[in-house]
Amino acid sequence: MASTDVTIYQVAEAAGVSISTVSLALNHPDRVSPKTRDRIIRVAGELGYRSGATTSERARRRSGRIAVLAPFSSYETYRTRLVGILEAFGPHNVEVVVHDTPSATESASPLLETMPVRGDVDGLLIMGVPLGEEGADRLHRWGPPTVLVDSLNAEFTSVTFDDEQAGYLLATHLLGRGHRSLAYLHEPYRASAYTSAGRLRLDGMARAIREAGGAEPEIEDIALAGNDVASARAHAAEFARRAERPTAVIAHHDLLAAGFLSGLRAAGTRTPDEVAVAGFDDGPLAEVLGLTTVRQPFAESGRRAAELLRSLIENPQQTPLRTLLVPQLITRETT
Amino acid sequence: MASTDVTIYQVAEAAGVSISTVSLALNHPDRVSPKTRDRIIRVAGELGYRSGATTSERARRRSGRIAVLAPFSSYETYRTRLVGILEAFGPHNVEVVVHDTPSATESASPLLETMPVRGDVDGLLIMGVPLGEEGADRLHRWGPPTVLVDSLNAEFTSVTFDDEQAGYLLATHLLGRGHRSLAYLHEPYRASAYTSAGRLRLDGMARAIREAGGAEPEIEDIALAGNDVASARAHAAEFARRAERPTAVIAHHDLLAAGFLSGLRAAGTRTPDEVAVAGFDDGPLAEVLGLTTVRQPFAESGRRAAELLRSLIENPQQTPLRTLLVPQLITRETT
DNA sequence: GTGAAAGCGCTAACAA
DNA sequence: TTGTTAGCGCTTTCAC
Repeated sequence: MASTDVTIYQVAEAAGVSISTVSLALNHPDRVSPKTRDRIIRVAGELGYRSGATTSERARRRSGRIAVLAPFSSYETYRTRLVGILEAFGPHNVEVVVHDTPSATESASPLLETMPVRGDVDGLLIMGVPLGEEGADRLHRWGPPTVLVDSLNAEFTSVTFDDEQAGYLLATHLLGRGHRSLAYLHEPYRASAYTSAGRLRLDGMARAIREAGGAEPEIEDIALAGNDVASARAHAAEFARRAERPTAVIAHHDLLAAGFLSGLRAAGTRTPDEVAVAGFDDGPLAEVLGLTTVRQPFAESGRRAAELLRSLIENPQQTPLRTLLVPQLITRETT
Repeated sequence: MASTDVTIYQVAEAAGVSISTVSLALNHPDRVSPKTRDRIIRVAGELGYRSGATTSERARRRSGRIAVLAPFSSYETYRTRLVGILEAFGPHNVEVVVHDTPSATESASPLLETMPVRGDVDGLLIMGVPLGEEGADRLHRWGPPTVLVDSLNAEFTSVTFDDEQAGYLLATHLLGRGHRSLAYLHEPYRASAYTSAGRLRLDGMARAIREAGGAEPEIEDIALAGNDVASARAHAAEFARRAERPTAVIAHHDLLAAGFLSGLRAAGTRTPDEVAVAGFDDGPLAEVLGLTTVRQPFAESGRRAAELLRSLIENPQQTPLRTLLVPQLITRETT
């Protein structure tokens, strides 16, 4: 049962005017005499009238609503970005509808072919989900203005993080500390597809090694059993027992770094003396643990994307724009 | 510009049928011959038709949409609960609209008097925001089915956490460890109002002390300068220097406990030997730090609330129901 | 300044 | 099985 029980008809009747006057009083207050308007407003208040936007949207040709698609359940970071989005749209009286998606690593094919998003939104924000060829096409032809976060497509405006540079920064830092063999720790890739961020970071690290005059870039790739603290900790125990091992471990995000760190500690391996550990994100976890990491401006990326979308909604004809967020190295005690 | 440019009229024309057949094919596929249906679906696809729910809602008398109100930007826990909500509603094809609210401690008066929520939702989920007298009244009279999370009201179905019992459990544990003087560490209360959870926990702790035959319940109340790691850490430094001090510190949530912990460590004060530290929530932070804490089933509380709301939407006449989530003590190394 | 009336796109009786 | 048609609640011309 939609809760819009009170209609303008009822308000009109109670106020002794016609429905159009009520509508006018509500939408174009200046076109109604102050006296009538005040009476209508008062009556509407008493009756508990609340514009069932549902219907108004039709005439207005705008829903005042955007949809956000992201793997919210899989990654906390997308929830953090959501905050930035809410901050950007809230004040403008735009509703934000959230849709959870399976994460890219969990879903086999470039998904989004079948979007569960209703048509009645003014804009779309797609985060952390690669756009398939066909999906991009459909979206481009029939979709509302759309902004991509964490994925790229020539047809769409996007906000991404400079992962290559982030990897470069971190590796450069570690090389400077004398490390020569690195490892990259990450969640399991279920789909062969999309590993973009990790790939780019590895590229950046390789670049750092080359620039440092290192011979063959030597970066061990470690896929964990799961994307959580426990998996990282478990692997650390194993890692600690190895005779030969990298001297620095870079985790795909702070949580994994934290788990690895605690696993090392449990095994009696010292940080950073024996093994250096770094992460990505710079959340509270990193701050508390003294973890060297690369800061990602999550809330800001959300806000930025939201603002781009707002502008795109105002003027849908804009050419696609790519925004690249600059990484910031945060050096602490673990490296 | 709403993106619903293609109407069923166009689809109908292109498919050579009437609009009602299109509507039927889309909503009650079984009532249309497979052949016609397939053709319609295909044409609709080609044209890029997407049901502008906007209009359908009217006839259906349901919007297929609920709104969630919570201090998302202030507390991560509400974002976590959102995941549970999405899980509960997603499969049922219900849109979830999120609204950020100032947190209860930041807003002077019991807010919610002026809800920014549109009328066209089938249900409302209000988390972490106390319902003012008047607000409850309005909501009850004119609002959609509503479920409260983390706050109570006789008129509404609610899901809350048993904070009193949580405090009791934690204090009992600490008393058992020989502690006699406790401190409760929390964010600053900006508003004199709503401190409910903290108050209840203190009550529970006091009960534990009384039951243990302790004389006067002795719990020091510490209000930090901010609700973050840095504030907790800063206070820990001060705390470490005190001549007389409680031997156990209970933080309002893990983040504060973590900050306090790291502050103590920096000051050379050992845990748990000199000072025991415990938190609330049991997020990854607690797991990594080995923090004793009380687990709060966040995602589940969201899911539970969502399910109650679903049922309430189906049958709005149900009498209000109170669900109390049971706390679970997680004992680790910091106590 | 206000009212009458024509849609907005769609669903659901009801007819055919 | 399919088409016709009366609304759903509201906005917006266009008269008055």
